[in-house]
Amino acid sequence: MEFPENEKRSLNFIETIIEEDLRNNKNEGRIHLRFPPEPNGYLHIGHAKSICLNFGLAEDYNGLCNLRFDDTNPEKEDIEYVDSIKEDIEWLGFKWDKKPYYASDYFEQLYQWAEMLIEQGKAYVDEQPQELISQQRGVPTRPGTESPYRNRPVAESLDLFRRMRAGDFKNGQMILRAKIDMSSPNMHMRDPIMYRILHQEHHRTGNAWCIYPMYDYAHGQSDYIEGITHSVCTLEFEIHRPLYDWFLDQIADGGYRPRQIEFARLNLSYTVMSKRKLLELVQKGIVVGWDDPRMPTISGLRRRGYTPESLRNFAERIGVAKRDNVIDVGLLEFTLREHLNKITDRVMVVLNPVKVIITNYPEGKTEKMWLVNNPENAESESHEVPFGRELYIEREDFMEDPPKKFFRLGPGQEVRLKGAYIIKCDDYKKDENGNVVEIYCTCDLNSRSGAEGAQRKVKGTLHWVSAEQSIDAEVRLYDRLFLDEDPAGHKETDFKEFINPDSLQVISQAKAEPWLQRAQPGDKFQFQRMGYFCADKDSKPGHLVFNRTVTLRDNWSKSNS
RNA sequence: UGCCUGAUGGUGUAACUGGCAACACGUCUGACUCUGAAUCAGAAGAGUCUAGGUUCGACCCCUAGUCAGGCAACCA
Repeated sequence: MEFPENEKRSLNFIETIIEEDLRNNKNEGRIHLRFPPEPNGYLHIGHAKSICLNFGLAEDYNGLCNLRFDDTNPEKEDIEYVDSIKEDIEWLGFKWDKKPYYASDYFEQLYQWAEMLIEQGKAYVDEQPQELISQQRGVPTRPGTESPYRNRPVAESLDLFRRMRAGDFKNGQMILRAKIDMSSPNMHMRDPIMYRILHQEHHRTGNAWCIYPMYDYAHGQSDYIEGITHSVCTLEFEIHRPLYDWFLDQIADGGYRPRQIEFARLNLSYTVMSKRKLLELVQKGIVVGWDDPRMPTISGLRRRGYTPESLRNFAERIGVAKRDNVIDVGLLEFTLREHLNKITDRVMVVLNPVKVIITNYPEGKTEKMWLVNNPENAESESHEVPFGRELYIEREDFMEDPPKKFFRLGPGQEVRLKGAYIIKCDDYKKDENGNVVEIYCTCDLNSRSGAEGAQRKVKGTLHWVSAEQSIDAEVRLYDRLFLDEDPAGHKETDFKEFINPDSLQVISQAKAEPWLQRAQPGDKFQFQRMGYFCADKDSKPGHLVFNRTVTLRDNWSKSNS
């Protein structure tokens, strides 16, 4: 362990199990986990929790973690998802052991074990229609009834099973079932299905197979093949555990044995997490794709401007337990800001510009101001920001008739321009519609940043940009996608009813300082006083596009509302 | 009416397996500030689902309840 002995750190329940196994030298002291996504969709932040857990445990205990694709259902799976999943895991900063593994690599072994079970009288081919089988399964409170094919001769089942593989039957005509207990109080033990016929091309095995193993049969055996010691999954598989163990009992030799451990999945307030709902948002065009910056997918968060560090830190802070939980999105935003604050360069961008004219500043004159890139970083360099007679400031930083605690610009009020001069508002001009179009100020020429005259206390500091030398940028202001804390939690109301109509606001002509011209897609900045922003992949030379990742904390507007 | 699991401030996670409930986010003060950010200092907020029991002592052990989630796909 990386923690010094005197520094007591509390363990979560999985770490407790692992440390106990280590003490008992279980599985010869090996620690081997796995992350087993089904390649049928994009990974979301809930998966990120699981990824951080599994790979993180492997790192902490000097073990290994496999990436294994649970690709046993070719009807839903695709190579596109395989690629995106690998990309997301690598982006999060984790390395899987050796190559990615696939359950489909074990199809032959799984098949052989299935034949073995048939020969031992522990599995049989059933040829009843689906409806009948599910009917016979019974209900949780009442035992099921046995299939008439349950005790057919071994040789018959074996022959049928081989013909299933050979393609002699249509989809649904035959299935292979484990012979366990039709009266078990656990529905999963009532002769669960091991194999079904699927005449369907598989993205990796092509047309080599027309029968595919079910999850319950494939998963534990795959764990066994790979030498997994701790098979961590979410709570809904808890009831599958007896079956996981039953299948293992058939092949384990008594020495090594993997163990399934379940934990509570992540729920986030103001967010939907189910693949089905996320897919619906994409298909109905409510968002622009799986990587829409409003999506809780890893690709969406990445495009939004989240950093892997912030996500890993988030996963660390939420902990792991077995009770249902709902994490406040605010915590996610906290870990995001925490990291972005440390790493981003500060720039000035005026989102909603209004012109300021400094009447006592010479026409045509330009000065170069220097602003520190990141005051949080002692080694940070500075960059140049042009200043001139005509500037833009944020429209909301001026009020014709400001309230007492308005530390910004208003008639007669003084304000500091970040990194430049202190100015005072003398007058302003409105258009025929009553909108302020120009603000006239005088500037204290002795107050240039760094000079003696700059030492005065001034209540407010504004960001600004040169009217002449600023560049245009498109800025996409994202807000949470849902207005309700638990959009999927209302039985009577569809989750889409809670969609925030203002989750995206596009500003086509924000005014940015020229230094930002160099921004490349993915680059992150703090727009001074406005929030953290990230250059979008739509950004091109000459047409900058920025996504608002998250606003700055804002106690002022909070206390004013 | 069955089976599995869970229950600790607003939220999440702890409490060395029995020694008078801690940490983080959030909230509220105040300081500082050329970002109403960050930073710093401080405060409020639970007596651990309920009722019994064991014990000098219970969040922790026992009993009985209550409430919540999950389980009846040829999905994973």
